[in-house]
Amino acid sequence: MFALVDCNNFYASCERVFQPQLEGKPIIVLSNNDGCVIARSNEAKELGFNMGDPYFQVKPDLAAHNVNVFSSNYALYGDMSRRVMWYLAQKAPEVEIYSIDEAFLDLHGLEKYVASNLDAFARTLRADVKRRTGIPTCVGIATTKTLAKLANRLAKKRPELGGVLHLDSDEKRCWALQQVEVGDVWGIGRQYAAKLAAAGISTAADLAGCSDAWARKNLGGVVGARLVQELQGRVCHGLAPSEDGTLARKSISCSRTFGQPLSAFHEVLAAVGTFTSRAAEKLRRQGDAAHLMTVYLSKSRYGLEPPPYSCSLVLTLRVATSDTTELLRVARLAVKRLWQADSRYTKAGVVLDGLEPAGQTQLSLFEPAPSSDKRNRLMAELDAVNRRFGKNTVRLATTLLPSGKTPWEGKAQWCSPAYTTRLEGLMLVS
DNA sequence: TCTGGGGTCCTAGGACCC
DNA sequence: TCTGGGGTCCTAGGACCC
Repeated sequence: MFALVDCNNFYASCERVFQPQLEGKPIIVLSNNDGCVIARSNEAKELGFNMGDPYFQVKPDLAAHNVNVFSSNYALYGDMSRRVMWYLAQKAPEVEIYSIDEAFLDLHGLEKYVASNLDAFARTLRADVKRRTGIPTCVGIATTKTLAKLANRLAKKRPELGGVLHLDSDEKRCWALQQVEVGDVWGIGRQYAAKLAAAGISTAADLAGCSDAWARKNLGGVVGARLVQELQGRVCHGLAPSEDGTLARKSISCSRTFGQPLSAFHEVLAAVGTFTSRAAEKLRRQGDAAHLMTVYLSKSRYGLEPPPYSCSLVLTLRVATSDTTELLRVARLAVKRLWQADSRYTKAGVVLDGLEPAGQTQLSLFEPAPSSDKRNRLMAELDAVNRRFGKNTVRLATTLLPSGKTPWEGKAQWCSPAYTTRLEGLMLVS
């Protein structure tokens, strides 16, 4: 048995924990640059606001409906997520943190202790997470991850279920499949939904009735075949936990839409340098080194200019590295080669790929290692200082402008305090 | 004026090798 | 007219997720 625990409207719920007067009121959370809507409370959903709505377009409507607007506060959401996940890890033998607000629990073996009463287990879990963190959740339980997802969805949509749905019989499974539209099944996106509609398949139950061959042909090969099998109750996806519940990433990226279009080489270079530093930090935290680095520069796709909107360059590092200075050297080369004068760049990004554990790097026979032990110690010190005194306390010159400005950073006009991770953000009670 | 930032997996097709 | 076959590796691109 798998359980999927999913936080309800997670970002909005995080804001509510510290501003309980917002309970029952509409909330939306904006993307990095206050660019578009990325999260909504139920009340905001009912008012018709959608994911991805550009803020500048819906601003008047938001004001008209007294919607509470927040810039995204990842320091807060990340910390609240850690608290929820830590608690779940105490309650189940194995946990896979699937995203910032969802986790799969492996309940195999647990059945013995809680007998057939996984329902009660789930209800207690929900109540405890709420009491300890303030975050509301829903729980779906079933024999496969895909069915657990589906059960979770129904638990969320049907208040009469009390936030928990356990598909503990074939009748219940069939009933649940009939309640869910095919486009709402985990793994069915817009393209596939359209294809399925054209084939007369409208519910999850219809999809579960498809043949293996048909699914394989029309839904991306083996991926589609597995999806259908999971709906039928045949397990194709196990839990993918790691020691601390976090997954080791196979690629690491850092990208941002700029606060304003940039046309000066040194400004874009400083932005790419900043993103490179961030990505390298993440890479070292994971204990890996990278063989491949992709750098891309993008222009607005909403203006008058024709495509392509983005150009990218993949660079191979002869020796895998996690050394910021080495990666910055390569990033600078990439920006130089990609650069087109008179362009208005609106976004840039860095992707590190081809990861391998640091230290196991195969040194080529005739090349001296560019990252000496000394360099590695320097990076470790850098990370330690920044962990202790805050991000960017120490940084490399390539990531700075002489003016001290950071024009690539967007506005975050409506950001709540970092209540749980910064002293200044602590609430005062008087 | 203003439109997110991460990730995953799979397939097809070309280059290359024997 | 008539063009080997099988394997591996790599990359680009497409679909999906939150």
